[in-house]
Amino acid sequence: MDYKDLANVIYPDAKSIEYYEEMYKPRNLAQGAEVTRFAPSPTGFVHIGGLYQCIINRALAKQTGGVFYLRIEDTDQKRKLENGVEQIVQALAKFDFVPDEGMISENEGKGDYGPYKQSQRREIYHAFAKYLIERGLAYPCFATPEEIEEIRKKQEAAGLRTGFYGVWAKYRNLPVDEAIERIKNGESFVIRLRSNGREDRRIKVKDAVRGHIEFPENDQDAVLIKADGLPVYHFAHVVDDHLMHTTTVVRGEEWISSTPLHIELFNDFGFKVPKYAQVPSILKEDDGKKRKISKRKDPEAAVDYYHKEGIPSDAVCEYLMNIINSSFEGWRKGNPDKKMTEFKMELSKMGVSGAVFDMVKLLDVSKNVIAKYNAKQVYDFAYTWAKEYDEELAKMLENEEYALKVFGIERENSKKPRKDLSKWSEVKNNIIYMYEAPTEFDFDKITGEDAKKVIEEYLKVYNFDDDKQTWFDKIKDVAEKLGYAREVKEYKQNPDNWPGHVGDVSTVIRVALTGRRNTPDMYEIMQVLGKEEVVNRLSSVCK
RNA sequence: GGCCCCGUGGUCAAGCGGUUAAGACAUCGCCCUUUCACGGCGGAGACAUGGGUUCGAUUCCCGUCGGGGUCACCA
Repeated sequence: MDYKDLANVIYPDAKSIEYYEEMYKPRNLAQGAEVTRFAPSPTGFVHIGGLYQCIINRALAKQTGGVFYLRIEDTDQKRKLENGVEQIVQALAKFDFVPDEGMISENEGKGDYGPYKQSQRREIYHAFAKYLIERGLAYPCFATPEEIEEIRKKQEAAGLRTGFYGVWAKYRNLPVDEAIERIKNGESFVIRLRSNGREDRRIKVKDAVRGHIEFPENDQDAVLIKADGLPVYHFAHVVDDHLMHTTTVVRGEEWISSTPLHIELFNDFGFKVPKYAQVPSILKEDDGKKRKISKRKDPEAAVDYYHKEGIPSDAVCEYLMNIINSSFEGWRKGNPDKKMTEFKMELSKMGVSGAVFDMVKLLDVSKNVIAKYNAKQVYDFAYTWAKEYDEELAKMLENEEYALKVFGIERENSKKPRKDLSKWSEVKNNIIYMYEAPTEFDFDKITGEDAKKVIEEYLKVYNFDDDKQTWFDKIKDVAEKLGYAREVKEYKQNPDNWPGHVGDVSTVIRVALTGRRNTPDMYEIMQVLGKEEVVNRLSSVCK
């Protein structure tokens, strides 16, 4: 009885790995084309850090004419959520991420390297595990949780490293005959790596973000296949990324410490080790300290949060790109109209220490993104958002023709568009006075009867058809007639000569019209409101 | 605790042996403007720390401190 017999007892029906090598031939891509992937668990939740990785993945693939695919890592039943894949696909789609290949819905995959759901790749993993067992590079381990606990305790008491390695790897040298017998008796077991690594030897790992990192070799007999027959992450990573021909593995920095294991596995199979880009996490400032942004504590950890808040997807992605390569900011300034995907991202220019997520900066980016939209785009985005999250706003926006005029104020005919909107959830408050006449008035400097007098006088001269210059001259006339300074400048030179100036007069009209002291250009507002509405609003103040 | 990563203004960050140590956001002031949002100009604000190496260290080396990750039949 030898390893081959053992392998056959464990996986009698497994195919040879050559079978799969034949089936998943190298991709027919140009030199230098990168194959990348996003590989979440089907929890239905996309973390902001996941989006961040997607941006990197997609940039890499796009820039090189490669492929970006979506693989689902569902080898842990506890992490599964009903419809989890679907939700991830949808969440990504909202950010304009449609992978070239991989899962496209809960159960559908697209591409020649599937299945793209790990739970459906069981026999593939078994074939590869069998290969290792045959060669004595892996073995069945029958340790019970109690046994493992006991080993750990002994190690701790002796001040040693914990884990299954060297002499502590209890079933590593179990005679093949005995192992076979135990298996035939139906004993539960896992498959462990028979590590040839040595802790006193060093291994150099190349990381595209950090450069070279040195570790002791892996000497742990890590679990490869769990008792339920499904692989553990480390094993699935090696098998899948090899078979799917991933060229660069973009993953979180929490994986750095397990790369020696992964490299050992790739070497055991004789496979080429992919490039690793282990990227820093996104942090959150909490109580003066920085910590990883957390799914449980921080709503902004979920990518859906931004959608709900009405922050444009483009803005979120651009903000994230700023963190990935800070040179993006300068590029964007020089190329305001290009698509973000035209920017050449470089892994080597990426920061290595995690960035604190800055909502204020995001909103600034967003403000600039929205400023580039025309009225129709703003309308479409706002309306779409409103239909999902703000019924009242949605109702307001039903009349598209009018809404377009409202959003066109200081935008459509202006080469310096307004920048007073950073998310769709601000729209309602931003334009409400264009839909409802104000009921409260705070005129600031000129009040009471004086204010009424201003309105009365203005009403006498107001003409909807005036051009802007004439329109403003008339306000100046009113100011002068009522004893206010015609020009702000002359008022400022001798403030004691007048009770106020044309700006104060304008404020009265503005407040009467909108209920606010701060608004966009008043001439445009009045043009959009229309003659009748303007007169109505103004005269109602005089009553 | 072992192993590993990281440490430039409040935040994101350029820098890669010699710089007045960029820029963006935030902040403050001024200007522009009938108000605001913009825009323009300017101010304040940083190389964690101690040793080396060097003619010279933010930059290279070591220690210290601080932060983070990882040590699962979770990913």
